Amino acid sequence: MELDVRKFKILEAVIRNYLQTGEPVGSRTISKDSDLSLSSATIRNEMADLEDMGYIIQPHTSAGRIPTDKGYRLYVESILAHKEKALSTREENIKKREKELDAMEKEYSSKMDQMKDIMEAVARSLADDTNYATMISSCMGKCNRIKFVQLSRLEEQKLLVVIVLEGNIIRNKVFNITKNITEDSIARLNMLINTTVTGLSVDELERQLGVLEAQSGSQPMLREVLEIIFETIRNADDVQIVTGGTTNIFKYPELCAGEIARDLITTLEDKQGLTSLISPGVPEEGAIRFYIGEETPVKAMKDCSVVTATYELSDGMRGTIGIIGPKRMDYEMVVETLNNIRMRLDDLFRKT
Amino acid sequence: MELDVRKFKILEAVIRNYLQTGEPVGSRTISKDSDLSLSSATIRNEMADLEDMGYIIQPHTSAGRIPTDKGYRLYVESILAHKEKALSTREENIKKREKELDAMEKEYSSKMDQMKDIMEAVARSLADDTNYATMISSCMGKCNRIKFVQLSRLEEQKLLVVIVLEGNIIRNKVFNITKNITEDSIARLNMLINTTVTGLSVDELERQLGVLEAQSGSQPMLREVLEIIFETIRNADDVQIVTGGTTNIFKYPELCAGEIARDLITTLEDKQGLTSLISPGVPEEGAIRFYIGEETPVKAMKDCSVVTATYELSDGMRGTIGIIGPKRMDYEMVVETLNNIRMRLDDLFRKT
DNA sequence: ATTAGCACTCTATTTTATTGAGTGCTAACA
DNA sequence: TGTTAGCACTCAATAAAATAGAGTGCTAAT
Repeated sequence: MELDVRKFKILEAVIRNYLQTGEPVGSRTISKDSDLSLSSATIRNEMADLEDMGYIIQPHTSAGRIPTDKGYRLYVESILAHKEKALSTREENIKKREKELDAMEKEYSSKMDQMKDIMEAVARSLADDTNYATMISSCMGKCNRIKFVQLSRLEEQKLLVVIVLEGNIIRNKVFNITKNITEDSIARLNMLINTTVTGLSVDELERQLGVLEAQSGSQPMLREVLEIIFETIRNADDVQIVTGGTTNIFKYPELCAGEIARDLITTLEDKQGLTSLISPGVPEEGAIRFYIGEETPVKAMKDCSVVTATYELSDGMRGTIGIIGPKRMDYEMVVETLNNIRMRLDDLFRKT
Repeated sequence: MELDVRKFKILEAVIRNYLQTGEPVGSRTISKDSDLSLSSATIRNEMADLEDMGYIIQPHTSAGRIPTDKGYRLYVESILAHKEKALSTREENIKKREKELDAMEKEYSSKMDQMKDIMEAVARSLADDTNYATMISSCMGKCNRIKFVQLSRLEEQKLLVVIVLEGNIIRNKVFNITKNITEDSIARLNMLINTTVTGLSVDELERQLGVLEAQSGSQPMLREVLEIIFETIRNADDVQIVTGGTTNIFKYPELCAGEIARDLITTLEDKQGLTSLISPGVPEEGAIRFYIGEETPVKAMKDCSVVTATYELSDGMRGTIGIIGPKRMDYEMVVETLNNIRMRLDDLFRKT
């Protein structure tokens, strides 16, 4: 059978109506609400065809139709196709977002040491805007470079190591020393470290570790400090995931039924199961991905749609930002919001 | 009417039974399960009395009895009274916890810069152990003292300020400068700052701010740096609250009914509404508090019990750790666990 | 003071009836 | 040939009625 223009229009009408109401859509509704001026009987015939083709389905005989995953996908792809034209229709929306991000930027710079806090703030604000649950993965990529290291004495037996990575990610660590060490030694250590490790990535550092140790016979502390730096970078490279607005799930009755909400929220709180959503293969720039229903790699989300976008820092470091909502989510709005925030995030991280 | 020993024993039996089953307890059950060897009829008479006294209640005529808030409170207080005797009955439990905390300690020292991470780890582990939801407030007390400040150049136009507070709480901040500054000036600034602000609290710093500024005519940067330090301390003083195991709520059917779970989890995710649970007045050392049902200051928890304990750092800084569960929570276990973790937390923070 | 026995109450569960939205199909129509 | 009106049919959702059983309160006997 052929999916002609009229059929597509009807499908579109069904989906749009269902997005709003969440209730199965009947032929009469379409007949009245759409601008096709066709009787309900005709719509009925067409809908039967659409059902045969697998785009819509009846929850039971004598109910209206609801979109299938396949139907949603067609719809989503048509949106994406039409997107270029109407790219910035919602000016006021964008302005609003810019304001928010400006505010966020301020806060960001005021506690730059807490990368996680920023992620949480973004996740939260995004959730508030969209009314869906959100997740953000921290930037990963095993190519963090060391920018600066500072060693200071904190107490008689304690040293503080401050390590700054490319992108101004800062880590601290307090570290106990057994034998006494003079201020002078500390200064020399500082010098030595900064001349040798600055600009190195983990890989490079790992490779050079042997060499460095060999030439450090006179500096007994060096080995331990390097060990710490090493571990720190590895830690910074760990992918962290934060979530926001998980309780927005409760706003959608179809997700509250049975165990669904419970499983979803548990999964979101757990964060473990979300890794499959981030970095799925292709690093295509600016790619927005849709997982509709059963398409999702996370089984707790089989009744949801998930939309993810990638934000990118210099050097191939990238993170994922995702929105989790009911299948009948407002895809247009989500795509727009996501595009928007992604661009702004790129700026935010790159410029500092 | 008099609450004699027998009545109390029956009340205790009812409560214990209800804690386990969550179902109303009938007279026959008590008659069989308790060691009182009384017929169900006798128990019935006594239970009617207990109901008159307000310790138990029937959900409806012809149902068993369930404890009222008043009943729970009596029970909880009797537990507390008997606690001293049997303080460390559950050796194996304590040992397990010590192991866990040792592991945590390791992690703790490995990313000491992320106070929040530790809190989250503790909250989570506590939730896993108890099967209830947990919350921890960070340590507060407007008496953080500055221990050490380090200023370093990061880029041509960027300085890094590292501030270490009493208790080795570390904050970083990157800060843009407009005019160039020589390495020499930075070194002098470092010296000046460390000699003047070390050991000061916010209050003291605030008082001395004017004086310092007056004598800093020659150091144009000083003012900005001090401003940053100031703000940083204020920020560190902010009470943070983290929660863990919020989804444990789902394990108790009586909390899943209707909107209860929804409201609870929303409140826990929000963290805003939890402030009323922390630091409620009396700073009595080691106090464990019970909020049973309607007693709670958080309205979303009116169907829960909340147990809180205080952990203490040097200098009157203290935080709260709380457990949120159904009214029929295992109070004995919670008290024990809480006592245990509180002591260990005191150590954990004090020693570093 | 304790207990056995019985009538009574009230929830929870199952069963049955009722309603109404929406379909599929047929026959008439342009 | 495509469109439409009309009608019988299906099925979920709601309401109403019937049933079962757990547990009580009270009375009378021990």
